[in-house]
Amino acid sequence: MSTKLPNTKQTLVATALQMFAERGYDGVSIAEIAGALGITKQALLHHFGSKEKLYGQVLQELSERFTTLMQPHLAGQQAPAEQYRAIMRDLYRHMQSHKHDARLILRELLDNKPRIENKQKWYLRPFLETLADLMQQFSPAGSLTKAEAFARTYQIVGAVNYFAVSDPTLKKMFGQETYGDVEAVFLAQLEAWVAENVER
Amino acid sequence: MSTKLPNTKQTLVATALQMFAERGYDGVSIAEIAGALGITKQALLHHFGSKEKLYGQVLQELSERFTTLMQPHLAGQQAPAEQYRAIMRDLYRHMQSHKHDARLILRELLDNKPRIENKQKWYLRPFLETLADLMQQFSPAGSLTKAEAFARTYQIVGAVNYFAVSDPTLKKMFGQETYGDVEAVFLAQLEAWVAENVER
DNA sequence: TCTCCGCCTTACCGATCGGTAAGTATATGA
DNA sequence: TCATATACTTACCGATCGGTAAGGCGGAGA
Repeated sequence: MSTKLPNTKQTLVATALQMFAERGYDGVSIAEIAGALGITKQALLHHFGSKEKLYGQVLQELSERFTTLMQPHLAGQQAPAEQYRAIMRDLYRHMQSHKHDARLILRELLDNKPRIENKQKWYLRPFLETLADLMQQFSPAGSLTKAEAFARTYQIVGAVNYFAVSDPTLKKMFGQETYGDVEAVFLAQLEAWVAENVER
Repeated sequence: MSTKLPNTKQTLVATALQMFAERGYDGVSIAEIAGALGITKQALLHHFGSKEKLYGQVLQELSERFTTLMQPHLAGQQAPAEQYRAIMRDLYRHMQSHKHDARLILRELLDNKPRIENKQKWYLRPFLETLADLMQQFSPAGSLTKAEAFARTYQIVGAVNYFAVSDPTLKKMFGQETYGDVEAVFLAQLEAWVAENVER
């Protein structure tokens, strides 16, 4: 039946993700999240056990989004360089249309002190390592250590996130014109960056 | 007299800055800040009136640090291109030795929604605009609009901050070696970026 | 028909939040 | 000598925090 809105677990997590991204873990109460979902705080706690666990699910969801984003390109028959380029293009588009994801990533970079100890569980690690492996494949044999490939990828992904998050500040502070210029400069730089590693 | 530690207003603000940078505005209570300073919450409130006003003082302090950082270079007799290069070098060194400043800047980028309306008061605006003006001066006449110069500067400064903030995550996640590689890649990119605008 | 289970409710809990009120100790200046 | 201002103190406040306890309720299976 479910004549009312489904409110699947997926919906709950997605809404929580947006709110955590917008105002941070400590800036949002579980009562507010529940309110936005039209349920009570206790109903939300019933599903997830605690605020920490809900946040864990949110990070899990975030991680899966990037795995999903990569998947079709990795499964395809393109050359590694083309796969890398296509994934970066998709990542840029994703971050532009899902700016909450970029915000949450930067927040985690700032707030992950308590979670950072579980080295294996860092939600972005598989994504970044897959990309770094790709880069190593298409770079001239032996010219890049894995760490160097990781470093370059890390920097590019960081720039994409940083730019996506800057949007409201730039727009409100300087108007659409300056934002357009920053976007142009950023896109040129992004292309140059990828090209620099891909074409040689 | 003052046999005990001075605890000047400057000290109070500097300590608050570090704590806000570390855990965010909502993540720190004024009682905790006061505790770290060895005074009571009410004594802290006595000096600043409210948590919001204390945070305002922190942003003010942050802004002044960058004005101070620029000042000697702007007052000197170097060519604009050299001034720009020197300020960026100083900025990098400052962010590496005051990572709390970088953290707070990125936090503000995420959390400034409530404060963003006061366009004139954005704490980083004077710093970025001065740098953008410098860049326009040394670029070939008419080749860069003010907005374009601002965009490039904004991106470089953002990368410096992003890198400074990444430090604990990279070190704990991948060890000193990968961090060293990221640092090398980042520094090369930073130099290339500045050179790209300065030498032509 | 009875029982159980997932889902949600109301009613609470102690702790902590930012902030106020009122009084005290000390130093300063008239 | 007295008034004033600064720098605190203790004692509170109502609101909200995350979380617990216990029970209602509808549907599915035995």
